[in-house]
Amino acid sequence: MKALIVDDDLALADVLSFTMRRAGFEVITAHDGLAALERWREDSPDLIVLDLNLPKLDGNHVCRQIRSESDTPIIMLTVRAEEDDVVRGLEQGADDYIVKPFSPRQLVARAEAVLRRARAALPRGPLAVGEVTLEPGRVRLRRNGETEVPLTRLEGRLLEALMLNTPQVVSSDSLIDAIWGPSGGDRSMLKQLVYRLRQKVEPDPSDPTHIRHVPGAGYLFEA
Amino acid sequence: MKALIVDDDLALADVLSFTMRRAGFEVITAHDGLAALERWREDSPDLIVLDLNLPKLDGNHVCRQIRSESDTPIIMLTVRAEEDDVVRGLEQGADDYIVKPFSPRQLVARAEAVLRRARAALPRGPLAVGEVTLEPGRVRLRRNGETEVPLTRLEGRLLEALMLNTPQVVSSDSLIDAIWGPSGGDRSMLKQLVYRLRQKVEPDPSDPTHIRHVPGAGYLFEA
DNA sequence: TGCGGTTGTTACCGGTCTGTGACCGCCCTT
DNA sequence: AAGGGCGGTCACAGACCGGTAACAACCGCA
Repeated sequence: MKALIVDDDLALADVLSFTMRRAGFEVITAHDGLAALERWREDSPDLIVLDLNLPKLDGNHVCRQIRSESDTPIIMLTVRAEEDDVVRGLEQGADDYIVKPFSPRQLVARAEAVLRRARAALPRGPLAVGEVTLEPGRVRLRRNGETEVPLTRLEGRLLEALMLNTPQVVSSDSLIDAIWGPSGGDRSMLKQLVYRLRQKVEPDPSDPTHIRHVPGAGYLFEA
Repeated sequence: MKALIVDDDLALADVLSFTMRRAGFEVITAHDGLAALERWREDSPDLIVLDLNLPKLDGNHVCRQIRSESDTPIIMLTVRAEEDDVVRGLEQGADDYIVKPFSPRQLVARAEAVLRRARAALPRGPLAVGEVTLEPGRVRLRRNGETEVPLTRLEGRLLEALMLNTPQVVSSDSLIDAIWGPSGGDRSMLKQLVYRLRQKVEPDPSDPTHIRHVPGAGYLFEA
């Protein structure tokens, strides 16, 4: 399990590294935002501990950037307990946050919790079923010729959830959970999202062949 | 849907009960840890709302105990936003937590989300008995040749309830509970539903062989 | 600040599902 | 033999659901 620790306070970064290594993690460090992105791209860690205040590139920005390309779990570190920071952090896709000062035990506990949650989530990588190939952020469609369509974050999650279970029916509830997380979405949101995804993926959106509805059960993906 | 509410603050417990009843739950309450475990064992609720601070037996302890024996969804209530509490709670297997004070709407929303997750987690694979195979949203019938008939939500639940208990008789009341939930259906609705299901599943609906009626007892499914 | 893209909300339409009431016939009791 | 309870059958209307669409809210970015 590889963890990337990003903090410009060298002393603190050392403490964190030590703590995480003791907990069995392999640790990489970075001390500014740009380096963080670089390390992330090169070493593809399983978990990122990210300070909010960073030179060169702000923690929020780093978080957004990473989140736009992957779901690597991120734990934010913040000095202030300002509600606003926390809320914004979580909105940007951080999986958890810790307010300084904090105990090593707490960091480890959170790291493990976040990883547990992430593991429950879905494996990554290109996912091909029939003429449809899902890659992070877009689909490739092979019918006569080859098209590439960009997908939004939610559309991607929906398609992934469906393709991973093909050709089984996935219940609306499971889908809602997979896309918006617990206490997140509702049926009308799902309905709308399905509609939008079909517009992009179906040869004839008004007569869907890939994303089929099974009354009383849910949706399924078919080649 | 039965909810167990555990809080030693009687006034708050009342408010919670009222809220949950309004949302359609049947509510049981307990005011200390020991009583909570007892109520849980006897009434087997579908959901538990558990305060952290309890007399006699601490909320954490109750949570661990329950988790070691079952997967009943648990929502923790905590006064402080203390991170430690939350982390420990989740580590012990709570499914969600709410920090007091909170709005009734929020409690209901989380309760429903947690239940949805629990329901989605159940393995709902194909269920085969004799020449009849039940899949999400449809039945497959193997008599000379193979037919596939779509089922509605309620029809599916009825058939599932019957097939899961084959070849035992299931009482009308249990069926009503399984299909409409408590405080849901009545006999005439069940009667009607049986009729509709037979139309789809029986070779000769006017002389049922699979879905049989046992006077004074209920229905049973036979191959 | 305004822009474009993404997401949530609401409304509407058409089809299906389902609750309801009515009627029939059977069986059991009286 | 009459009557009542129960299950089976049927028709119907309102509820519900999914697909479609337009709009509002929001966010990151220029």
